[in-house]
Amino acid sequence: MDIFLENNIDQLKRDYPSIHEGVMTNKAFLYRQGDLCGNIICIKSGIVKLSHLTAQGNEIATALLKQGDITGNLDGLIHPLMEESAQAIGSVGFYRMTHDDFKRLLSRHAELAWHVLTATQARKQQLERKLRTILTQPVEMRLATMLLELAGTFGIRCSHGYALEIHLTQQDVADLIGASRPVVSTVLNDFRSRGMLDYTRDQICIHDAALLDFCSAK
Amino acid sequence: MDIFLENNIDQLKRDYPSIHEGVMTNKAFLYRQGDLCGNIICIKSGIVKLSHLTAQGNEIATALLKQGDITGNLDGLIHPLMEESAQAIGSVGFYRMTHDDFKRLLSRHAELAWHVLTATQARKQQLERKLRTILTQPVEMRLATMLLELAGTFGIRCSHGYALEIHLTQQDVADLIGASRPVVSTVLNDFRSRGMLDYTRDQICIHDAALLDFCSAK
DNA sequence: GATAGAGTGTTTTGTGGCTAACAGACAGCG
DNA sequence: CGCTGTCTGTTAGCCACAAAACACTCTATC
Repeated sequence: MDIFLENNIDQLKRDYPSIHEGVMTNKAFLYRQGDLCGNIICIKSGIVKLSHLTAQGNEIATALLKQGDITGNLDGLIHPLMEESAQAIGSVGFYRMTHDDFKRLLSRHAELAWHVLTATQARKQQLERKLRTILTQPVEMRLATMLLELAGTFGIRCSHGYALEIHLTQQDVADLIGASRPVVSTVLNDFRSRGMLDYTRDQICIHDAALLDFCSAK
Repeated sequence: MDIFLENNIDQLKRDYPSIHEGVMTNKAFLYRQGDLCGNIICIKSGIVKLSHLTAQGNEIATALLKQGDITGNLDGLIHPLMEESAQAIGSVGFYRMTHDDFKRLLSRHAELAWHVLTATQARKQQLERKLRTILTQPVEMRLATMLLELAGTFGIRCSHGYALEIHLTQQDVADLIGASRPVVSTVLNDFRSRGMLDYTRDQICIHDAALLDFCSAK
């Protein structure tokens, strides 16, 4: 998706005047929960956190988006209020366009439309898997799974395994797996003492082999 | 979607030879978890339960599909193994076609493709809401919410409120909200004694106003 | 109309993980 | 260099809920 935009951006900007490129700095919001947002956003670079704040004050992280992912309001004017916030983690480059232009764009590019459909479908399946692990697995296992997933998506090979190039606090991780921060803290320490990973205040390094062993052992 | 198929079925069958119509009886499986399934299925009538069986033997109901909903394998040959089972509740009529024909169909009908996309998106958002309630709400509240949702989708107006025209066992309901059967049983009794609903072995009747009050009160 | 099977109602017991609360560690800033 | 705010580590108490187990009530079927 991002590649398609990138390769044809000049032409597209002429045909779909609402297309804009933009940049957000760390922690800035692309949109907030409750906002009236009529735009579709495609991420060009960086990482975006989608999260929802409940009435009781709990934050739930829905997903971490990366290059090529799409978010924003697909429903047009039917449900214009966003149910979640999109916040930049680090610096983020993105494309933005109105819902209407997006619809027109897809109607003229069937391949692109299909690609968007399968991407949405993939996100849906990922959500289903998440739901399952939350309902059936204890926090320990959920954390291990999530870390492996993160390693796959955002990890870069380092001496011991994968280093994550996102800065996530323990609270962020807890929100991602639907657990409380204290529990994440203790489990993380436990994993560290078992040599399954290592971390400092601003980096997590995952020993993927050991973590995989742990997952399949249980 | 189903309407589109219905109105053009003769022509479509000529253009996309894999299209078939079929009927399933109660409890029959459209496909099973682990099956290799290369088809897209669109429901013509009736209700289909999507559910996943975990390694520990817990069943989790992902969704209840109704007329016009689509399921099956969108990913083609990349992930051909189904992650969930689709089981008919009552009698179900459906259309079936290969993944490839479906892709070709959408590429030629942009409006249809858009419609499928928004439907998928809607299902995703519904999943997200479900995730949230599971993480933040106690079983009691989840049950109330689910019943209201069911009333909206499958209810038919009756003397007291909405009668559900699906036969769901307590186990089914428990699977839908990610709870254990005994708890559902007691909560259901509790609701009944408070006059928020009534039910027999094979029917649930929802007093929607009372249930709504309960939800917003807490 | 006896018997099996599926579904329901209820209790008991055990525990995972949340809440709250606090103390240490580190970073940034005036 | 101390102060403030953010992040981490740990503990204690508590409770919603799962698991297991059993009796009871329908329905179906032969």
